[in-house]
Amino acid sequence: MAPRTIDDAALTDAVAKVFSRHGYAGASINLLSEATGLGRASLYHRFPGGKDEMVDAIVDRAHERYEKALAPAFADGDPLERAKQVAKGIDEYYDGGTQSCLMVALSVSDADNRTTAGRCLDSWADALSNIARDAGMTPKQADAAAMDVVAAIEGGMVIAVTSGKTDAYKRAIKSLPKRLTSSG
Amino acid sequence: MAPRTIDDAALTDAVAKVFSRHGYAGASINLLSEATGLGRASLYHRFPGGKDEMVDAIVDRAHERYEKALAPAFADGDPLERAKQVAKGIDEYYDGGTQSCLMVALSVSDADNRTTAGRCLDSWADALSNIARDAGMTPKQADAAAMDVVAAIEGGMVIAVTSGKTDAYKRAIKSLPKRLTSSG
DNA sequence: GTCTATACGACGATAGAC
DNA sequence: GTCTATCGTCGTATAGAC
Repeated sequence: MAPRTIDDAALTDAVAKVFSRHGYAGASINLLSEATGLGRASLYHRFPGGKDEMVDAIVDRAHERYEKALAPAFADGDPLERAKQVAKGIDEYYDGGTQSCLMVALSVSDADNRTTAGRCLDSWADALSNIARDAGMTPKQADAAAMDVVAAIEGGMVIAVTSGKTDAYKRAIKSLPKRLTSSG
Repeated sequence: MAPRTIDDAALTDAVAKVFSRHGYAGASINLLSEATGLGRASLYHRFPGGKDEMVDAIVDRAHERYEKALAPAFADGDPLERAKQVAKGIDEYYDGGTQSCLMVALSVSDADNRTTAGRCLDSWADALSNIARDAGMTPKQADAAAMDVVAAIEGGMVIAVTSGKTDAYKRAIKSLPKRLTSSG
């Protein structure tokens, strides 16, 4: 009857923002209701499984976007150019470091959510490592460089969220191509 | 009458561990009671202000430890040597990256806790920047290098908590002296 | 599909006995 | 100083009207 006042994508994004900022425990149904414009009961209609199902939907959507942003990592062509494309995609996904990171938020939660975040960060690092290997690094070097880049970006976002300074995040994004393509 | 079953320092540390792992909202009085071995009411006797006062005590103690670990940054002597001492102190504080970071946990919370964490990370970066300036960097370079080091360590801990891999954290600690003392 | 109303448990916090 | 018992609130989740 009543028209769907907010489509699935926008709903999931709005929910994701609340979880990212307040964490799993801090994301109360009231907050989610305010953020989405939906009544509490309507939220349960869209996510019958409650908060757990919301997290599943959020993570699925995040994974989808990660894959899109990281696609150049598995393409052919110049590693440096692919790294630049990936950096651009990641920066767009994180909106210039102004958003809280969902993975960080899930890391401050129970074991299930932590391992979920771990898998996301792992697949992210895997993609970056692929570029680094194509650039001539040994698998070991590539994995290390990729993980360090992920850490720099995640840490940059922690700083951005707490102090408002996005410098570290921006430098992490900007230095990504060089760090993945130059050994040492 | 009844002897104090847990002293202030141990109590604050136990409480800090719960807040670090579960975040502010996730740190329920029940969890804190289990972790400390104190009844719920006893917790309120020790922290009459409830969870807010616990966070204050935790942050105070963290600040105290930070200052101790960062003291070499403001001492005299060879910058590289001081950087190594600081790296050792930070690594000991974070127990080799096996612990969740309180600052990350506070970053996934309300505005007050976020800014508190921001101030801690800022003063940390300030101390590291002092070493970098002594090593010959311009203030701007030094601030950037220091903030990047903080980001690398914080990000390394996020990865460690989510995936169990402490490599990135360990590399961040190990590379700290070099990153603060060599321009580039 | 969204709403109002409500059940019910968990949570933060307090009172008072020991 | 710690405990048991309890209050009020807020949380998640559901039922039923529209």
